[in-house]
Amino acid sequence: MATARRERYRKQTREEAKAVALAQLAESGTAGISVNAIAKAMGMTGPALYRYFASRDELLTELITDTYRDLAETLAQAVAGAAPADRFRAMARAMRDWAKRQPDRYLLIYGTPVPGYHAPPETAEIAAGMMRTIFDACSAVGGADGATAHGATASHEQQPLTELEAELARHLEGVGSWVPGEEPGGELKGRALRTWTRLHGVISLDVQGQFTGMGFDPSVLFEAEIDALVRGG
Amino acid sequence: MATARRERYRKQTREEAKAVALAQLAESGTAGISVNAIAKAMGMTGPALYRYFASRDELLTELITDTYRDLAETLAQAVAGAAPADRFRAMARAMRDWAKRQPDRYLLIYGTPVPGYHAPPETAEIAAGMMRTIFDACSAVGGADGATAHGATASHEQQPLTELEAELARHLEGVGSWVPGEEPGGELKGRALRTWTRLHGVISLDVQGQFTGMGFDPSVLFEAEIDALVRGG
DNA sequence: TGTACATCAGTGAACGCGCGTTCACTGATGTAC
DNA sequence: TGTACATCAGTGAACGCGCGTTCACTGATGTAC
Repeated sequence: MATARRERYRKQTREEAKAVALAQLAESGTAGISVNAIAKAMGMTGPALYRYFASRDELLTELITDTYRDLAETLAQAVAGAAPADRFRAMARAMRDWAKRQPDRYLLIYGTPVPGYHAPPETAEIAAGMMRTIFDACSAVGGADGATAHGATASHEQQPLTELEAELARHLEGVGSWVPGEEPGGELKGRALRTWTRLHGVISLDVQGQFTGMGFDPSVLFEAEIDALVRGG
Repeated sequence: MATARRERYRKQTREEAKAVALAQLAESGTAGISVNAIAKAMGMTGPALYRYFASRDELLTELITDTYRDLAETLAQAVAGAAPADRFRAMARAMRDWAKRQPDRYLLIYGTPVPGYHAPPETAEIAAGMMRTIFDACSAVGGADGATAHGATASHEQQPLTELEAELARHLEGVGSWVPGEEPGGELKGRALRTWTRLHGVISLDVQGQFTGMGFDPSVLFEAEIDALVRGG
């Protein structure tokens, strides 16, 4: 069927439009993403784009869900491709590398929320999938996943929870589940939460350029934070 | 001199304009801050505002520097008003409280940067002042500032640096100074950096609403992070 | 392989809108004598 | 206290601009017989 070719062109055009939109995002922020400007950059007129996207909002939504999916898959692959003992580090580094490669996309999903924009329910599912990956990475720490064969990782033994970490764990025990399927315990939830917020802390400030002029290498800080998470859990 | 009254009205009008601008920021983001709309909300026409601000950009700049100064002062007061042993906690809590009270202002200075906007040099000075405050808070941890009289803080002893924390400290030793006056050592710089990124990690995700639907109380996480910072340094 | 019809992509004109900013002008408020 | 002048606040019209979106229309590409 020749209709397949038309379909393919359609998909290509949509992808090109989104690529141009990302370039605009990088240059002028979310507010700078303009249907007319995208069309012009693609060599067509504004209204033509309405054959591909129902509205500017739909385009934006797709940009966001695409980005979410991309990051989630990147993390999942990093975890899947590493030996259990290395999973946590692999996940953390994959997150930072991804963010540094495309800072604007990172800020699109983890930066200041677009005013008045409400994420589609699909986003929640992807976010849950990513949480699952973080859980996997956290529970692999210390070779708990059967990687104790390493032996040399003795110096990476996890320390017992502090009083306040235990309190957080108890608190998290009571809240609902963050992922489909079997529910992780409060201790694991706490570790995942700390992981998320600490990695985000370094990554977001870095990506926003807040470290500019301070003269240090953010990756040294990042590695220290990974190490602290591995030890402290 | 009656001219003082005119001056006072002038200042009042400027402040009112900035207040309205902040309301717009909260509602529609940075891009939603509009000279004409501000004027209308104040009961005057657009061009009238040009008697008070040279341009939209100047207004925005003032919004940002005001916010920076406000936060910096809040932290400084929290530190100054607390006993040495409590300084760190006081500073951290003051930061979070301030951010939760005015989330949009927090994101104005620590969120996605306004595209194409370059902060005035003044901002760097204020940021340096805030760094100084963080240094003060960090160096007061463990009662090193002469507060060992407490005694009961024995359980809060700081642990020795881990290998990677020490590496970070060495790395930071070599970079330039972040504050005017006497230069803090690499260890203190490292502690300040970890403090900044970890607090920001929790605060920013919270303020952006990323914890919505997870059903836990962010302040429990925040307290645990404070505790971890106090212990680990 | 050729013809008749349906589907789709893209154009160009037009809509109402709000934006930042300028300009000449009117009144009110201040200052100097 | 009164008058002449300067300073300032605010108005209203106008500028060019780009935005998202609709609509009727033209050609090209596909499908069915």
